[in-house]
Amino acid sequence: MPKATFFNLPREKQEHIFRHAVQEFALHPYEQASLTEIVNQAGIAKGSMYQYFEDKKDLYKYVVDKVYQHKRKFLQPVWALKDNVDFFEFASMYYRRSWHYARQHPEHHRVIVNFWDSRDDAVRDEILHEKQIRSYEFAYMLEQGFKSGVIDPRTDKEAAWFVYHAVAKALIDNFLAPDVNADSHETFINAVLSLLEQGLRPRKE
Amino acid sequence: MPKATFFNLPREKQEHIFRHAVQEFALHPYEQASLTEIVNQAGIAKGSMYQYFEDKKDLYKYVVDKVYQHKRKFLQPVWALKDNVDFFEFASMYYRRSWHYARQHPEHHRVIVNFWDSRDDAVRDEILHEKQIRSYEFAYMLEQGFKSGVIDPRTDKEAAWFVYHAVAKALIDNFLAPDVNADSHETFINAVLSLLEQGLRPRKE
DNA sequence: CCTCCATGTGACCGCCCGGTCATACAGCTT
DNA sequence: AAGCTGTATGACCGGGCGGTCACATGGAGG
Repeated sequence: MPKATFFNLPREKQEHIFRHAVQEFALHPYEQASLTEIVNQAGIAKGSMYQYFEDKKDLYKYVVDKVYQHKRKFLQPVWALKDNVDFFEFASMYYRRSWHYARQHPEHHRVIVNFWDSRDDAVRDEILHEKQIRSYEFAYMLEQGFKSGVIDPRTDKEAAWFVYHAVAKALIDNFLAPDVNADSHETFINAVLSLLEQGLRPRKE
Repeated sequence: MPKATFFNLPREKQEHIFRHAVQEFALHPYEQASLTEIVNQAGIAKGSMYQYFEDKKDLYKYVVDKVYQHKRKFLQPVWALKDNVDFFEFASMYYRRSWHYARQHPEHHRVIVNFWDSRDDAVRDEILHEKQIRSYEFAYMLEQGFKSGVIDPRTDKEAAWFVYHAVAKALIDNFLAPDVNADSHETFINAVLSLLEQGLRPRKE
């Protein structure tokens, strides 16, 4: 947690520091991100940074936390509809909204992607925490799908979770790939989700 | 490419160096792997390393190349059957065999995983190259699936490629996770592939 | 005007990194 | 014995890193 000094700062200065930290953690994963670079870009002394935060990890956790709060808020409208739509509609809305987030806030998006790819031991604990949250969220939607009958009851739940998680991560990693065509990307997301819904094997109906 | 000096070395010494390089690149991604650590562990002078290789990247490329050759050889029996089995059987055999590779050669496996997660610009070119190879291989199998009718002709090919690639990466990343139960993992792999084959939505048949 | 305390500073520390180079050595040729 | 060639060595270099610390600054309270 940041020190009291940081929260005493004018909001403007807090945000100034936050913005430059986001820039660096968007560009590099935690281990390769440079504190020196952040303070240079932000135009403050390195010593000041250590008046605000315990150490590099403290700053990093603060940044990741804030970015995740921001993204959750952005996805709120989708969650609000969770009881009015079926599993497949929900998934489609969820990923399309995530895609809009990535487009509108590419640096925040990159911070999150870097966070998930991190190998640092201390950071991995936080990742497991986030993974569990996702897991609960997804398990809830999946349960609704089973109850309402839109999902085949014979489905292996663990496998379903695994596949959706894998595809979600790949979709999200791919959002800012240089060859992604912005206009048609929603169509692509829907094609991917439709494949998961229908399967590859032809249906007799 | 390694310098001539390296290939003049007795095979035993070449392999000694290779083994310790694999260890380090299995433990850390390229950027964080330490040449100093490799030479210390291998018990040779740092200067010697630069008699054998141009620089760190040269060594890394050599290691990744050799590891990939090794894995390809291991997967050869699966490829040999590619015209005798359908797409779904092939996928199942392919991933189960990859799983065996990861169990038998965990360090080689980790080198490959680290390679795919690398962010270094120069390394990314090599990744794109490997990605294309995979892409061609997979496209071939997919085409066979379409021709023989086991895959729904309405399937979006790009989406199919994307999903299989995503799931493959997640499976492979997961092979050495601490909570993977070795005995039942083949069952799990099949459950995942079956989900891709059948889809989540119930079938009327 | 002086004190006090929160805030701000940047030179500096020890560490590790990839990479270099002058030098030594061993074996073969003459 | 001398010369040559390919191999081996580790002290050393410049640079970047996270983190520290003695000191400067400036506004509030007496």
